[in-house]
Amino acid sequence: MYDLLSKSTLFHGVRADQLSSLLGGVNYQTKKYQKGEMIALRDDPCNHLMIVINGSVKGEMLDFSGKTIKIEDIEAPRTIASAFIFGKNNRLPVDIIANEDVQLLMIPKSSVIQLFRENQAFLNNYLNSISNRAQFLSNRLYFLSFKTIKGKLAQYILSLSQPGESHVTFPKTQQEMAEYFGVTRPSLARVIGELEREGIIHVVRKKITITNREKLIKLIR
Amino acid sequence: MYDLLSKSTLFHGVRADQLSSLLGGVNYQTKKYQKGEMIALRDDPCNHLMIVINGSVKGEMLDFSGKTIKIEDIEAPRTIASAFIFGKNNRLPVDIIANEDVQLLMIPKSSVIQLFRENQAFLNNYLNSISNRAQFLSNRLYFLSFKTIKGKLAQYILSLSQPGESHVTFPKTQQEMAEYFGVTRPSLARVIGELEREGIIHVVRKKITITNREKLIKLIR
DNA sequence: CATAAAATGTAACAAATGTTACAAGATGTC
DNA sequence: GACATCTTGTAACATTTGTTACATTTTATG
Repeated sequence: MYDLLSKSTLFHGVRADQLSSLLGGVNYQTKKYQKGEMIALRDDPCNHLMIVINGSVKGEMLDFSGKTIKIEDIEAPRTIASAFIFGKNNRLPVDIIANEDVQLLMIPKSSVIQLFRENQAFLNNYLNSISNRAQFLSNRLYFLSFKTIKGKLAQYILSLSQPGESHVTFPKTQQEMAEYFGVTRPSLARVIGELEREGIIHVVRKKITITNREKLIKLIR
Repeated sequence: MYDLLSKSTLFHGVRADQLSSLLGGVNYQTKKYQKGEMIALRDDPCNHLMIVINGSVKGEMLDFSGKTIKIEDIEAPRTIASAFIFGKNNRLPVDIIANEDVQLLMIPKSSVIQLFRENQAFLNNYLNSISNRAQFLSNRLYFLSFKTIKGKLAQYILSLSQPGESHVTFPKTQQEMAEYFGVTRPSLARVIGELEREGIIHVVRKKITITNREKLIKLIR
């Protein structure tokens, strides 16, 4: 277990043998859940740090109409909801369900705080983890603030392109890009076609050539 | 200064006299900026914790077309970008500009880490602060995931309403709600009117009565 | 109370996006 | 190479949202 944990984001830089003595000093449990079992409910107070040791879990949300929406998969050795142990409303935003037979390491909040004191790397990793999450979400919101598909596409292409380079390769399929943009696939394809007809880009499957960077930039607002 | 700081989120629970000796042990500077002055540039590495002691600053973003967009105002005694000192890409996502004559407390990252070790409340406050930020952003993204104005409005009204209570009061003007939804004001007004005509809600200015909760719930997806 | 400013209701029209369906091109597998 | 599957291109039409403009109501201010 320690070998695996020392590969996880939170214990990065802590050697397996250090880990054993570190964890020896605090309370923790490992728990097993079977495939499909409910691990935690949305709005449960989140008093434990939960690390997936093996297997994978998913976060699901119930909307008012009762439909479930999968939010994300979390695979070993990742951490569940590290941003929800602290904070004003320390409750899970999602239901957590086992995708398969899974083993979790659960460390109570008080022990997490103790680990912060005892191991600088752990504290640092933890801060990085929440900060990365906030940065990721912040980027995502910024991207979604572009209202039109053209605007999003222009921003997307420009953010992929190196300053002096007019060739860009889409790292996703159109379907994935459409999901990332929050639009439908045919709509995205149409807009790509429009940009091509307007002489702004040249497209061959995933290979893009920017033929008029100024016009592309103007599309952003 | 200490009086003011002990009222700030990050030093909540630390008495002014404690604060003086706490800060005495670490490096920090106070800096003054005049109205309109640029405090930090987007993509500057963020190596200092910055707390607004008096006055206010704004975060602005430059898009590719060079237009500036105001992101938010930060007033004393709040903290600037606490989620950007740590994390993979510890760079500011925005330009920081003084709204008026302003005084900032700047604590280098290494001293922040030292403060974590010396004062449990400060560490706790810091974790709460970045966790709150992540939770706020996460909520915002969830809300924006509702595609239509009707869906957003239904989600918004339902999230405001107490379980057994059919009366709700909008806490914002239509203009503010429209901005929060990311749509234009007339479009929002139109949708409110539609829901009323469909017999789902009854509206008198900011006072809403839910007359058909089931239909409202169905609108969400 | 008078007035200006802000907020709201509404309509006609334009623009953007979604929906659905189908064809054709790529890609992997046996 | 033949086949199934994934991916892309495209079109017609429906729906949603934005734009602009104006009238009306509410709220704030002197």
